[in-house]
Amino acid sequence: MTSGKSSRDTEADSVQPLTARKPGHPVTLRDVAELAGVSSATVSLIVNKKKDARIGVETRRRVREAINQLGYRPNAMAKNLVSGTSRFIGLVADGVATTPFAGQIIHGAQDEAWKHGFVLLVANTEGDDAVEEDAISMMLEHKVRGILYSTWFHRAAEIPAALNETDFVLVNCFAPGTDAPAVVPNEVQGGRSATEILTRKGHRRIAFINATTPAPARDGRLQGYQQALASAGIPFDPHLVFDAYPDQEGGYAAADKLLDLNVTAVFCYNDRMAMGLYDALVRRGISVPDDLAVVGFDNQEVIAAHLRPPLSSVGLPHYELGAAGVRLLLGIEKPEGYPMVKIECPAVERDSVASTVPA
Amino acid sequence: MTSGKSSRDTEADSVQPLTARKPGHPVTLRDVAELAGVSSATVSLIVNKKKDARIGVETRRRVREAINQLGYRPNAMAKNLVSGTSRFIGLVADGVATTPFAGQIIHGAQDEAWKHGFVLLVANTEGDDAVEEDAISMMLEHKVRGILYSTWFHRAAEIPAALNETDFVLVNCFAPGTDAPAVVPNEVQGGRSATEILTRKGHRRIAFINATTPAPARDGRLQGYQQALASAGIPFDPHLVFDAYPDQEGGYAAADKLLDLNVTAVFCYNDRMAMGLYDALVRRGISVPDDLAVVGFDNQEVIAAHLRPPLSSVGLPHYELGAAGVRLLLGIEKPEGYPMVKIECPAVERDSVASTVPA
DNA sequence: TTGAAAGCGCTAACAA
DNA sequence: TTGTTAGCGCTTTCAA
Repeated sequence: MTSGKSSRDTEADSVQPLTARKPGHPVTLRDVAELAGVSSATVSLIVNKKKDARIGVETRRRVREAINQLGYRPNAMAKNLVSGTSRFIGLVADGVATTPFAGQIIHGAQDEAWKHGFVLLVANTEGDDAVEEDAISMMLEHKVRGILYSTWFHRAAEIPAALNETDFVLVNCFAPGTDAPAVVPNEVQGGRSATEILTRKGHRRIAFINATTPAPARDGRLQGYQQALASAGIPFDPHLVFDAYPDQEGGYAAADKLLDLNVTAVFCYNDRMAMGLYDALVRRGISVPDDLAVVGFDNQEVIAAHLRPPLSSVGLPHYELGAAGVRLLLGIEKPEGYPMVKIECPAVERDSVASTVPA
Repeated sequence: MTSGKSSRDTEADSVQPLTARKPGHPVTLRDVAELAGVSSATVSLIVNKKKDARIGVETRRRVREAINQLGYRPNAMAKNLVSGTSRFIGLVADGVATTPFAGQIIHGAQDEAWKHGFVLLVANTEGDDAVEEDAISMMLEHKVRGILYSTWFHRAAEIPAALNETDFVLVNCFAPGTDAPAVVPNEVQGGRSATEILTRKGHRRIAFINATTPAPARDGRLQGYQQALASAGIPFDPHLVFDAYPDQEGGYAAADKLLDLNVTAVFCYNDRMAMGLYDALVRRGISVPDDLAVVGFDNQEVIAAHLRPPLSSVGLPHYELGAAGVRLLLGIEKPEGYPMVKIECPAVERDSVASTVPA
């Protein structure tokens, strides 16, 4: 009735404030032990809820009380020192510079780590090798459980030497010619899913505006596009594929070339391109999806969900990338494809594709 | 020469690889000392580059060599345990859910912390109070130097009790009725700057589409709008201000109401609204900026920089918020307004405002 | 059921 | 110029 781990006063009128431990000396296990009149070992057992240790109910009560009165907090450093390991996972990122959504990698990693009792130590290298080395050193010195090495766009990467001193997983990147575990988006499936949104509705002349910039995404999505056509029995026509710079301006500028192709649908390399294309179409009085169906990529919420009409797209699974990275690192799962794990890019259908094919 | 606790052979032909310390026992200060034939204290002095300590040049050389051979890394836990403090700064965020750019708070905090030799411990609470409490506990147990408590949009917040056990700074939020240090965007100045982009070009009939959602941003930007009008000698006309839901749909729907107002310019509560408005204008054959000048807010790169024409906007200083939060926490600066520090929202002019006023 | 004591890897007096 | 020693706060045998 009296105690419990409750976070309120335990008895009497004025007890120690549980908060405000800021000033003075930090409360240690020994302080608690003294107050409770037991040894510090006993307190340790109680704090850590050791199942086997049989502690007298009265002792336990007194210790609990002392803990509350003193506002005791275990010192994680001391614990870690003893155990030789920490509950840290390091995440080094090469910069969140351009793309807003890559922060979701951090988010996913953090959530998953937390779920398993780990905390994220984050470092942003902004692509600077020296910073990167320092960051990894620092993590190593903190005896992290392992390191997630992530990039803001899907690409090949070199593994910094120091990474080999601990467990690590590459996230959103991969190291060709090595067997380093890596988690990357499944670009091929993504390209296929995007195209299938269109083939499923009966489209047969489907253009693909690819990026001018070389990247796994560029190759993968094209491959996926071809796969989708193939399985729909549509012959691949290279004339329907052309490149543009992967942003709004690129999409806008691509409109003329696209319209010459006489297609009923188009798959754009990304949402930004699609956004530019929309704009060009509106100015020409061409209606989406009635005159032309459009599918994007990235599923960038702020764009795709709010264009008029809302844009069908395929998402990059950044959150999942981070989360899966942590699971790989902790050895919780060894998914198909290990050490090269591909995460599905989910398709999201919106009104930019009608249920019927334009005439 | 023969033994050593090292986990590899010590002599023989093959020298120690400097990397790959993964397996076996970690190398300690003592291992280095033994190999170098000195005491661990000496090694400590050398590792920490103590200026005063005079170490023999030959000793120093031997120790250096031993360090390299063994691939020694100091154990941060042990260091921290001795010193009683860590080089951690905690950052608890209430979720990066909707807004992509709020991740910049983490980014800014991380960079600034790093600059001063600190590392960020991040936790995402997703608005869950229990998680929040756990997160703060965990940080306290790691003896963080202090905690940054941040929200993904500018708002009033309640201070979790446990925060009082350490130094803390509120970031992007504030606690009314307390003197808790807080760093927030200067919404009033932001609204003023946005409006001034227009008044400077000679616009005198300027509409303001505010948000329907109550928030410091809503009140502050309106106030800034009024200030800008006042200093341009333009009487405030309440008819020129109305509300809309702060997204693309809201902006799109606001077009008709706006056009009835017979204004030459409009300041939108945010870029998403402006994006929707653009769309509505294009469909009516109204040209930006020739028929109507438009200014947004948030300076959301992916939108503002790539609309057609590119949108003038005012940025939310998320990165700076995080960085300034760290500086406040570490006591590096005590800016004007402390404990309530307002960070400037920078105006970015683009082509959505012409150099001359529409007829 | 509880206590005593050793030690995790490092730093900081104080000696030598 | 360098070594010895005593902890930092905690966990963990091993005794009692």
